[in-house]
Amino acid sequence: MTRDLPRGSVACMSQVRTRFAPSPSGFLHLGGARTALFNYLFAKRHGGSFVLRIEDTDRERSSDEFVRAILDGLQWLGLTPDEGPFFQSKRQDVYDRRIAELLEAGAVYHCFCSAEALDAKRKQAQADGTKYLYDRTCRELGRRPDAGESAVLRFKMPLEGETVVRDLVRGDVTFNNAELDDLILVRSDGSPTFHLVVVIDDIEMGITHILRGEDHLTNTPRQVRIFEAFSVEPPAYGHLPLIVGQDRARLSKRHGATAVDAYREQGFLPSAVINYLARLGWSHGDQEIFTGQQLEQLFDVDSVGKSASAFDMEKFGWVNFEHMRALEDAELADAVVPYLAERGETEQPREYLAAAVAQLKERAKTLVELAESLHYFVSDELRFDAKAVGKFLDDDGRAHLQTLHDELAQVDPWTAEQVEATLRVVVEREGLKLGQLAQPARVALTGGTVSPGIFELCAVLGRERTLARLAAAAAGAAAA
RNA sequence: GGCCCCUUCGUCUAGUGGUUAGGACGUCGGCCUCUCACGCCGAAGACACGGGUUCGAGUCCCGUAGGGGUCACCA
Repeated sequence: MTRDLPRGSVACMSQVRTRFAPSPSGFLHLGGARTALFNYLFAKRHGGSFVLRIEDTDRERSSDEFVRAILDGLQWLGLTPDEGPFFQSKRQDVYDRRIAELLEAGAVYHCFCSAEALDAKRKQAQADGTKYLYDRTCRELGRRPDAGESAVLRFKMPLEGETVVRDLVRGDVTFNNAELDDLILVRSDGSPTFHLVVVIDDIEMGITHILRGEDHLTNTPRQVRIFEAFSVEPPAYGHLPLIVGQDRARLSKRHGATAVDAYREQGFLPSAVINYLARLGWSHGDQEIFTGQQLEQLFDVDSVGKSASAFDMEKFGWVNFEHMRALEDAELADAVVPYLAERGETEQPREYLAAAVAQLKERAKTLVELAESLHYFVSDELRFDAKAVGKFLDDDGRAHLQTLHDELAQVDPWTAEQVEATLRVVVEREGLKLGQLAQPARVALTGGTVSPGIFELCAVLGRERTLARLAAAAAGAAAA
């Protein structure tokens, strides 16, 4: 009805421009991050531009703190805008100009109804169980406010007919115009509202495609009409399914962390967050793991699903695991450094840390877990597990450790292979099973019963640490 | 409540009229093994329901149910 330009033929469009337009009234949460991601990917995929716009027209709720949090979050995720951030609070002159246009064209009218009166009508309708729509008492008044009189500007919505939203993910969605009421576009203090600034900025910034949450779907027919009032063809819209919690309710604080920053704290890699978010509502055959670069090449709006998807921490953890082990040891070592510092561990040579990380990376789902499991590699103050000590560092165990210590002291060069050969010799000679020697040694070296293979463990720890810990355990140091 | 959207294993999903309905996470069992992991092998597990259309429906149409979104001088 409103648009009959062919849409969807993305390739023909001269220049794709998408945008992410958060309002700084909260931190960057997963839903917002995914919206930003899809717009980013869509732009990259089509060689276009990704614009960042901060919608801070509501001065009451906006804060610099949230602006910074959103910017930080996007930066951490690597969703760098090609243009922006633009702040709507600094664009009043642009809006004033456009408001004048609307007035000129007779697309809006002054409304003198007080907020209190409207509120009362709304409550009344609610009490009667009927739908509330602004009753348009001022629509035909045709007068301007007198000096000192306050008024808002409302949009003249068509009274009949319908508006069709041609949605990239849902197809055509038809709305009855009688359901749309005359929106307030300019507040009595002269500031523009959401619907107006969105449309003006999307026009001014040349936005061609808008991917946003499904919660905006009912806003779209209204905005489409505003575009029409400006005689501008609206951009193509795609309404993304919402992310919900395990209980199918909208994702909220109840479902754990919401700000993306919380996932950084929990030890998730940004590439894993990107990967997981991309797969929530979008798919590419059977592929689960994607690099950012792959996503930029493969993302397409046709493969975006229609139904809400539930956030699943288990799978998210697995995705993070996959991304962690895809990293080079040295990269992973660098990534875990801040988490070690957080735990008060002392700094280690990068090479040593990389070797230790190589042993542990298939045993941790997050950087936090990795840092935790790194303890016995980076500290000599072992935390002994009493149960393990009791079980393996008994008289027999300690005696075996002393023997092992003495044999290991002869090993040269100090390699996993040499250590293994030595252990096997001792096992053979003493008539033990490997476990009878390896387990006490593991407790002596790590404080517990869980670790990488004993030979590799010794090799990475090095001769000095290994011998010292074995000697200490043999002497009964752990028992205390 | 009005309007709008959605509905394949517990979860993320593949599927575009003909498939033993595939994969992944998770779960369970086994193998590997010096512990824990990783890896490998295997198992259980889904088309919300009811009508059509069709030789044949997860796929198309209608309805029902369930879930969700939205109804501000917020965005």
